Amino acid sequence: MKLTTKGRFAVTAMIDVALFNHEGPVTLAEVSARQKISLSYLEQLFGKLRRAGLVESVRGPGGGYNLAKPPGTMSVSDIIVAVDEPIDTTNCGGEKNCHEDGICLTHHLWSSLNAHIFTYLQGVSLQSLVDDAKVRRNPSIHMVKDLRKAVAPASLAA
Amino acid sequence: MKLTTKGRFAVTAMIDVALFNHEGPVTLAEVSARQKISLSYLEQLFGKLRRAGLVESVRGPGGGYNLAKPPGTMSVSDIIVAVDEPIDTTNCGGEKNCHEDGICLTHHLWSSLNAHIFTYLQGVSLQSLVDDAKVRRNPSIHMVKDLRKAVAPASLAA
DNA sequence: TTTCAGTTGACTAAATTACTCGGGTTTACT
DNA sequence: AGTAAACCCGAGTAATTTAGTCAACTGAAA
Repeated sequence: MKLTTKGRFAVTAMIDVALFNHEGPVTLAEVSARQKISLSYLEQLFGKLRRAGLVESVRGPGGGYNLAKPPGTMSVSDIIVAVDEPIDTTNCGGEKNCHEDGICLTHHLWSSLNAHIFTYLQGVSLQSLVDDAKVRRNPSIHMVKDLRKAVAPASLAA
Repeated sequence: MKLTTKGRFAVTAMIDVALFNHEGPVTLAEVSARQKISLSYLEQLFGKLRRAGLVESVRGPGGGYNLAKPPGTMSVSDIIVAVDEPIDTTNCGGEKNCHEDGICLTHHLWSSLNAHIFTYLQGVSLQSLVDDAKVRRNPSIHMVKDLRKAVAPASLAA
């Protein structure tokens, strides 16, 4: 699980699509304008998101992207995994031969942390982020405190 | 909280010092040889660790580094913060003006994740890593499963 | 007074990230 | 048919960050 701005852009863009996907597909040009992300970069990201099965594309005029499944069934970890090819923080590539006598001193620590981060992001659904964004547009609704919400089993299988 | 190999090297080196600090200071040359980390790089890292109050230096022949306090009172987060100047994952530098209309869509998510990671690493003491390393040298002792151990209040104040 | 070992800061090389660019292809509309 | 909207794709590049080097210095011990 790598955490870069690429993953952050992808999550932001997915929220945008979810927010504006009520009728018809959302074009990248719109997302680009609203979220201030370069169009070419978005194309790159959405290519990966599509191949990962998170969005569906509609080509030609009037086309754009739709969410491929309900936002309640997609987690942040799904999105990040889709765009950021995985890196493992354990410094030894999952191999256990990272140090001459057995595994390196910190192997357990980093793989444990990795799992921890992944689990956390897996517990945050796209839906919960969308809800949060809507609340902020309409501050009369009270603030959501904890982002973690139930995620449908489908995304946990990923 | 940035997570790079620099922080990982620092944690590894600190474990090494803790392991060999029973009698007299540990030289960087030893650490370098045992952990296969370049001496010059270690010098850089230990400069920061010293300034952060995690180790003490003894100059001259027979010198080296000692832990500045008991390993049970130092957490992994202390070490990483000392060497990796903090970066925040929120993409807007803590400012809340990251997007034209209020704060960016994912601000809450990343700051929440940040806190989560930090808390986790704060709960892992250097002592627990040292114990883990000793166990691995003597496999007759049964494996430690969960790295999280109690950390003395001192490090929580940091 | 030599030598060991830490101290410092500037510098460089390698790797990664964050993009851009230029050309495709598909489809709707006229 | 022709045009234009939109996605599609891979190569290339600029910027940043990371990882590591180098050289000169300071203090302490033998």
